[in-house]
Amino acid sequence: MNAKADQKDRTHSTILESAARLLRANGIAGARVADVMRGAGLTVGGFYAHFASKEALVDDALRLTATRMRARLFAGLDQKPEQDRAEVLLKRYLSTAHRDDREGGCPFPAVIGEVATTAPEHAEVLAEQVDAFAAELQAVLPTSDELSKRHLAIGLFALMYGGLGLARALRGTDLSDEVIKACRAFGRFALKSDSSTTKRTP
Amino acid sequence: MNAKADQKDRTHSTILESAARLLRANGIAGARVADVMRGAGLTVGGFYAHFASKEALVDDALRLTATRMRARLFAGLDQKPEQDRAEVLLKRYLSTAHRDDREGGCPFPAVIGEVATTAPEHAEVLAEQVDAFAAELQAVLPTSDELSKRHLAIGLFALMYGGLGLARALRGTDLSDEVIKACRAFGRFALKSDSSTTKRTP
DNA sequence: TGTACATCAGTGAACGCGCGTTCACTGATGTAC
DNA sequence: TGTACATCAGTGAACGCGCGTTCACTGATGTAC
Repeated sequence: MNAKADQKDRTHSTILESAARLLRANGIAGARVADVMRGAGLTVGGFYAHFASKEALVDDALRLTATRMRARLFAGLDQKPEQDRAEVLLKRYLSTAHRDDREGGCPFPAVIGEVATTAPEHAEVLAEQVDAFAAELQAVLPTSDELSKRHLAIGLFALMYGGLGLARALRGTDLSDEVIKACRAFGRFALKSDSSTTKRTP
Repeated sequence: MNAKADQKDRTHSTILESAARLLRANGIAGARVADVMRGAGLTVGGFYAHFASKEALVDDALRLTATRMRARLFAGLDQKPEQDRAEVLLKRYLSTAHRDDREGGCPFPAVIGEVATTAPEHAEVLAEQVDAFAAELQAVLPTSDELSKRHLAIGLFALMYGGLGLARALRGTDLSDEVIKACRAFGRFALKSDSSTTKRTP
């Protein structure tokens, strides 16, 4: 029974990895079950031995890629001087390489629009992952004021995913590169301002 | 021939308005031709007497709503003091009312993700409309430095559409309201920083 | 130990449904004489 | 002026296709004696 179960676990992972790739590249609707299975070297019919539904698959894939992305993005960051951290994040996230690697990049730009319009059933998982991202970001930012730190973290997240998503949508046009640069600069402005003023009540 | 042609023009507009509503509420794939026609009080079959394809309809609807949104958002802005303008924009755009009115609001959050993933055929129109938005924004911002003004405009756009889209995707969760507030604050940070670091004309 | 049976991961075809698009038709409006 | 014909916006059913899901089947692996 062991070899069989192990094999099944491995297949499950393969399917999930395939889904993670297609989800990030093509969004929720664009990650079709038949394509996911083909990407895993399997045929459609076997899918439901591994996942209860496409919805469950998308939830799992979103959790997986968001978690991995966080790990990669924040890796080694606490060893850098506090003032440089946000700058490093901006550079890591808002790059043309990241823009061009949809399949291997951040899942949020591919997913947020769809959750807002046609896939509200994933709002819960999305909230959980955005919250985790913001918390990690918050923990790593300078500034003593906790409220403005929270605002900075969430605002920075919106700017980053928004900028990357926009640059991806505009790929092929002149604006695309400019969006990357501009959003980086904008992020720097915001962070500079905060660390110089600090005390603020909205 | 006149009454007939006039009637057709009116019908054409009705269809376009219906499409504009559904496009903003449900995105490109979610704005189905049959639903658009039903929303206009008509049946599916008549659609192709008015538009060459769904693609053409989406392009027209996107142009229409983006243009209108710009007009509404920037209305009367040049009569306010330079320093307040960005603040006013942030308040107008990043509000819970705007979040909750998908059908009547900004089309960008509903569309950008899809253009990036599954609908690159609309990239051209999108670029044209984003450019128009950024240009208008740029013209209205303070600061003498043209490069940072351009960066501010584009960055602010990414923050605004990104924040609104995120708040919409998270509607129903605690994070949604927080995203609105945080992105407003973040925008203020960025604008304050810029106007303090660049040389002000005394 | 070998032999007979049970399990179950994965196959491939089919199902039901919804989408964009097409098309024969209709009836009201417009034109010609 | 009225009458016969032409036009064409809009109808409603059908077409082809792709999607998520189901299901009878197969063959390799595991269990019982």
